[in-house]
Amino acid sequence: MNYTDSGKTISHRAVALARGPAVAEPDVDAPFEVLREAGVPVRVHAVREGAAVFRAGERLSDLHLVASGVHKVMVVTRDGREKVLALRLRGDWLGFDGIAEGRHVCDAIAIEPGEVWSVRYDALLEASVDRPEVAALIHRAMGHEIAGDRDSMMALYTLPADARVAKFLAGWLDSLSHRGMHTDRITLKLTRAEIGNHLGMTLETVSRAFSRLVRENVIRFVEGHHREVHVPDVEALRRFVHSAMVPEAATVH
Amino acid sequence: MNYTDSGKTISHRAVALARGPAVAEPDVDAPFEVLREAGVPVRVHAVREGAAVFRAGERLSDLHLVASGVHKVMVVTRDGREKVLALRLRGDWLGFDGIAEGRHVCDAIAIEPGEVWSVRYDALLEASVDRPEVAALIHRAMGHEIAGDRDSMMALYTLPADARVAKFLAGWLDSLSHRGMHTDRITLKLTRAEIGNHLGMTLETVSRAFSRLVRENVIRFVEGHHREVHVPDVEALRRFVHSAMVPEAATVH
DNA sequence: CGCAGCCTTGAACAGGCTCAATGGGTGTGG
DNA sequence: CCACACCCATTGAGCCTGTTCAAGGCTGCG
Repeated sequence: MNYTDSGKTISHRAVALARGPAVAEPDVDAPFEVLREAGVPVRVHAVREGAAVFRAGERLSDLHLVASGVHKVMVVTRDGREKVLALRLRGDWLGFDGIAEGRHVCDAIAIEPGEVWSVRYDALLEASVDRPEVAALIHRAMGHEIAGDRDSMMALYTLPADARVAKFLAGWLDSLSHRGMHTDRITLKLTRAEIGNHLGMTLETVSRAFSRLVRENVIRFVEGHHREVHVPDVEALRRFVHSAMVPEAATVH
Repeated sequence: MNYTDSGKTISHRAVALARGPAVAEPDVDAPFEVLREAGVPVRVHAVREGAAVFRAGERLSDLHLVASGVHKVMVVTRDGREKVLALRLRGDWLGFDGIAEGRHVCDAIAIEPGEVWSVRYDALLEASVDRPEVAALIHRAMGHEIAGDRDSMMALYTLPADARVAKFLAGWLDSLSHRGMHTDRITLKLTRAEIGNHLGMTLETVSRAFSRLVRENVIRFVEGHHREVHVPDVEALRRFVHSAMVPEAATVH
């Protein structure tokens, strides 16, 4: 294990207190409830910034439910290039990539201090037997990951660079609002290079895209900070994405 | 249902005969065995070319195990553009995309006459309870889809056009050999436009990529047919992909 | 035979990449 | 407190890959 502190099994009452922010849509918290009610043994781990929850090549022993923080899922190729595949927040699972082969194929790294609930995969399978809601939970989470990857993929090589960045922001806003967090001012946890890597473009292009979004009054940066984004009108942002999606279909009657 | 003929539940002994080609690696046939041995009720459907196994928006009732034929999984956007997300062959599952929301988000279309084993999703969940191997089967299949999408995604916006086409071919060859089919001469089931769509490029670029691969003696077309590809040396093909993957890392000592 | 799809090839264009210079913010040490 | 270094971000100029537009060829089918 490569967490900061050794996880120990603690009472579910206690971990229930170790929650994230106050207001959130029910389905974000649902997995926590299900695990608690089903009495599945959970170990809570704090993960410090930059630490790995797991790394490619390690045997899959646990699945991890993100309780707080932001985690990036990435692969690194033999020649050292990295690729950020996804960002995961509270309520998302980490580790499904390892189920097929019994071994992880990605790294999961915290990009801010966070906390995960780790559940032994075999314990989860066992619990699934007499707790259908646990089985359903995992299925839905995996299905979600499959369907989600779909349209992020779709977006990625359909949209031009500017719109791709805009969509990234819009998606981030969705994630936050879905978890009951403020969406007017957001703090990017990633450098331009990392964003670019995630979106399949260079850091310069990301920078230019941001500049363009500012010029078009779709976003604004907080005075002097390149990471503090203010989005006055989420709809405007979304419109920006859509306008780029259908280059001239709009002019066709 | 939008198959050609109405599916009817038949004995497992009978469907066992309705197999695909002769020799195949064990894990391709494994899911069929597991379903049969667990006594999960299966309906076998013939799917004619161009027919849909399911379409986006339909309620998820069944998962479908491909017994034969090639199926494309695609999404179509509101404005009518399509995107081919994946191709599925014998042993692959169709329908996981619908688990999260209970509704399919993709279309699954046969691109050649084929056959699927349809299993009610709830029956599968039920069977999972006292048949852990069924649960494991589904988990592994979903995990596989998650991990697989990962690196197809990775490849897609990392590689230049030529290499992308080469990788597509190599992947296709792998799929075939993995299922015990001949790999020296393959028949593309897709038009240049569809391949391009799948790989995120235009049909002209696909065509040029093929021409280049021919010029470099990595592949050859059967006299007068643009769809019959002869691959004399699979390793050469793979080398072509890798050489493009690491543009100058090879020259760095 | 003639038409319709599909494929190939060429030429001009464009979006994003590379290379390169500049600037601001932060942190460290004098 | 200032100076310097380092990292990150911005911006510009030129290039290159893949797109777009356009013309033609091949195959199969009515």
